Amino acid sequence: MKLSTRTRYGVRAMLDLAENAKKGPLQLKIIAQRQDISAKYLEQLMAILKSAGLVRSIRGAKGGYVLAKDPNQIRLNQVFHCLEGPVTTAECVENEDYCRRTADCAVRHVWIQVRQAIEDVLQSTTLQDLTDKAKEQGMPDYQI
Amino acid sequence: MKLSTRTRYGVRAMLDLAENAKKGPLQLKIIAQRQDISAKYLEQLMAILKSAGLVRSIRGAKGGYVLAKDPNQIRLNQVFHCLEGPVTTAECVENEDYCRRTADCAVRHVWIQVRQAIEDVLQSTTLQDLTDKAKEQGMPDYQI
DNA sequence: TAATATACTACCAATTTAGTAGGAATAGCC
DNA sequence: GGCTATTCCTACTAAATTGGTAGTATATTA
Repeated sequence: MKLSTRTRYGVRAMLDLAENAKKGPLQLKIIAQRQDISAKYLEQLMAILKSAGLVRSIRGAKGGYVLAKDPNQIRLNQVFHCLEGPVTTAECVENEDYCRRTADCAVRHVWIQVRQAIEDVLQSTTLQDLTDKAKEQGMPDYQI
Repeated sequence: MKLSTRTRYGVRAMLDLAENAKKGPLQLKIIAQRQDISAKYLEQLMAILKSAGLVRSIRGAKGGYVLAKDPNQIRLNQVFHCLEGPVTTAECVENEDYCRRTADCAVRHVWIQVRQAIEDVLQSTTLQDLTDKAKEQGMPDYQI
């Protein structure tokens, strides 16, 4: 059970944007450099984040990306879901009809618990929480 | 973020063994049939479970598999780990040296929380818990 | 119009997943 | 001993996923 780089890179990019939320559009190239992510790959991730309504883009010279909402309005589960997809511990968790046993399957119940535990953590954390924490620990902006 | 069939099949096989813990060796073919798993594939999974010390095998006619320990001594995290591998939400969670920021990285902290949440659920559930639950709900043995 | 950005489409190599295939070794039973 | 049932072992493979790269089109500013 592993997180994809999509999600990890995406969260870091979002956090970089959150740090710079008040400084106007931030260019992809800058984020890519600071976060050690291939610019071309990050481009794809930004497209996903954009279509999920989490960032807005400004094209052309002096363009870049900005968060679509306040950092305290963006929860990690949103970022996670659009990049990583749903937390599907098992097919039967998403789809009740997948198996005839779903109604009272003991194993399914565990997978549901696992999913819920993950969601709880992600849902309870906003980008703001993370930038606050970073500041508190005196990290320079680029070290997110 | 998805569970592999390895893990899902493996847990079901283990639970089937737990249900039949007192009836002597259970043959792979029977488990495969009852659980709708390719026998040849399950064979590989049982090899993993065996080398992890979770099941024992008896070769030859009338052979089969039995749990290596009491159902209440086998926790799901053990089964999970040997089949799914460690819960590596991010490389830096396992390996402190992976990134220069690990010491106080806010993102890393979230991934650690996620991992812990998963482990807590799995660690708190034994095979016995699951078979009890199944019985409580009056499921026939084969419907695990 | 030149420079700077994002947007879009297509492609690709490596890895992982979820199996299949075939036979060797072992044990019980007649 | 010989037959049968069963696990054990090794190798192969098709499909999907991952983590990119490449090239071009489009928009914006100066």
